Amino acid sequence: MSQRDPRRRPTHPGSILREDVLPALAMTQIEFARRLGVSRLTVSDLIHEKRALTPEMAARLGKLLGTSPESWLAMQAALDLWEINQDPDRLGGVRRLRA
Amino acid sequence: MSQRDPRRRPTHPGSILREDVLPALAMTQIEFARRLGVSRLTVSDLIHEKRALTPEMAARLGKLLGTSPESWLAMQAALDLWEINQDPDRLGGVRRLRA
DNA sequence: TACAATGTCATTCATTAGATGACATGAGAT
DNA sequence: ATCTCATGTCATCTAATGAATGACATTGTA
Repeated sequence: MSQRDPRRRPTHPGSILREDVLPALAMTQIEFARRLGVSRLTVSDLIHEKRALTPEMAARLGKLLGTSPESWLAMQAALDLWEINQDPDRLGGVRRLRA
Repeated sequence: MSQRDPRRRPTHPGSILREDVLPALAMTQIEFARRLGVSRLTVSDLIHEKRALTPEMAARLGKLLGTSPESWLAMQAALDLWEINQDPDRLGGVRRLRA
């Protein structure tokens, strides 16, 4: 099984929207946003990876597209964790408890 | 396979800390907080389920306990999604696209 | 050319994790 | 009984951030 390279930045969920979902739908961002019940800026920021995909957006996408909200959130979570681990100082001196 | 009852509120990750982790460690909240590098209020709020478990906390818990941060975040995600679906108005009129 | 979609920016608002400080309570140890 | 420490809780403050709205420039297409 090929695991992911932990040094590679996980794909932002917005990348999927940009590269797969929107093209497949052949739908404008404006229309997409309308169907999702959010502003077009929200969609635009997402597909340009300027925002995190929130649980609420995951739920909206799930409803609209029939996809699992969990998978969207899992992508976001992977990215969040990667970002955190990029900065070693961030977790300060948290050290593993001895078993 | 017994799937979870979608009507049952998913367990808050803080519940695991309260019922399993902290008792097993036999450690005070204060000490636990110190090791995590957060304030004791952060720990207290978490185990009383008054706060969401953030990606950063998941990373801290993962480092300290040697557990997977993803599993902590998955618990939180399940709870977030459940909360959202409790209120039907929340997602407004998002309707499934015809396939 | 005219219009629609898009990228982008500024502003504003609401929510929320987190820190700090304070105070009351309760359980143990002396 | 008293002292001490852990804990629950509350108030206040801050920083971050998702989201909305409005405006404007650009681009591509009918």
